[in-house]
Amino acid sequence: MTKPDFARLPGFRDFPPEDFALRSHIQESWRRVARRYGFQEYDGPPLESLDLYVEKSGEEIVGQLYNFVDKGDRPVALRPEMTPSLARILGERSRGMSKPIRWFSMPQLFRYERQQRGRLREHFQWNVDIVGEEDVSADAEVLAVAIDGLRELGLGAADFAARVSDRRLLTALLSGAGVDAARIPAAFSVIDKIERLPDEKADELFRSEAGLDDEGIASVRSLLATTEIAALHEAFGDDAAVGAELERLRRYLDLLDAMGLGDFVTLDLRIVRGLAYYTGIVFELFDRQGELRAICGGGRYDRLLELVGGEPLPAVGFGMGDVVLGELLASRGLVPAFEPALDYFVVMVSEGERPVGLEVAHALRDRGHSVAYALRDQSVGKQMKTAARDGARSVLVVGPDEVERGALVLRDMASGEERDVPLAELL
RNA sequence: GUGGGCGUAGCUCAGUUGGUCAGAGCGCCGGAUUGUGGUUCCGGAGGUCGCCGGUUCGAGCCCGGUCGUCCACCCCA
Repeated sequence: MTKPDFARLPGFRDFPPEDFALRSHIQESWRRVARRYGFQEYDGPPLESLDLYVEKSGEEIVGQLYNFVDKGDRPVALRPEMTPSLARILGERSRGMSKPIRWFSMPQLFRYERQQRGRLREHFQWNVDIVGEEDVSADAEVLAVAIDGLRELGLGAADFAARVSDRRLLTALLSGAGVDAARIPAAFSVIDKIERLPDEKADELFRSEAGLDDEGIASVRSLLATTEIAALHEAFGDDAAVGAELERLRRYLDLLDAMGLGDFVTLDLRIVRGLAYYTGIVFELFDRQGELRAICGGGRYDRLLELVGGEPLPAVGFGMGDVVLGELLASRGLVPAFEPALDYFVVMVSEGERPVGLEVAHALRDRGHSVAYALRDQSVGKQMKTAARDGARSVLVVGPDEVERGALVLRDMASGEERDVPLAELL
């Protein structure tokens, strides 16, 4: 076994080529889709000031941060999410930028947690944000990017769906059900956990944390079970505040329908998202079979930029991690096979031909072809074996005979056919 | 942070009630084939059986601890 001293840190991954291939497949798909929607790529430092996370996400997150004090006595942390960095970066420069700002990034994020399936101490996360637009069309645009990111990888409406909700709507509904304004956050917290709690336990929390009576609990439970805007309208639309929020959410869903993405979206008021900074529409993407953790989560965070000291700007975005997504792709057979590939492998019959072989190899490389050859004197059979193993599409053989007649033998590895190619054509 | 299942070659695993138990397949390297591949055959390298300690005449096998890993809880980007 490996010496413990040199073992990989728990929760961190190595990416040998066969694993790097999947990471690259995912990231290239993300990048294509983001650009298709007109987003520009950015990045920030992996290490940030600890305060950036404490002040914005709350003290409780510190327990899960990879943080330490650096040699300059600064409390620092490896970034656990990208949004605070984005807010900081835009805080410094958004005033001079035209809005809305459409930015995306694929940072490696870190969190000090016990690892288990779908959850490591680092992962790559696709972050897509629109800053400076408060209209729901921005919310719809962002969710469309997330959905298309998964479609780009071969996943369809049978594989995953978005569950969407709106904190403003939920706030209005909860107020209508008798929850005090001060206890709304506590009620959100209970709702966030409701799928993992037994009914009695949840009811108890609704009473103790949110101050609901039996009637209020029944009312909240009924609205959480509702998945149609129309039904909510019928049941709670008399409340003017609720009505206005419903109208906005209806428009959001209509916009996604217009894009042809309606099959991917379901209303689910149980989605509130854990982070404190969300202010409006929130959503999560789940696999339909419910075997995995959420693939993606996001929503509107209209106050964050000013909280970090920037220009007050509305914003909406999401984060999608590569770990759970990789598992979903694997379970659906959507991980592309890893196959090495080379355009050419140059076989040198003896050391005497190495100079010519190198000249040809380099000329081909200059023209953009991938070319490899044996790095030491080996039998032709051995070199052919290596060429086949490395996925060479063609082999160029150069030996004394070829040098003599000024032409190399070009072998097509798939068909086995061989023909002469004049040396002059290769250089 | 809590509880539980696992931990034997690079990989997947076999190892009977503790006494040739350190093995197989695949992979890797070399050869058969000193100018031609993916097959086949032959050979080789590679493991202090995660680590430390204990019980025993003797432990891969039993016990304790520890580390790693997986699962559940907690928490959630």
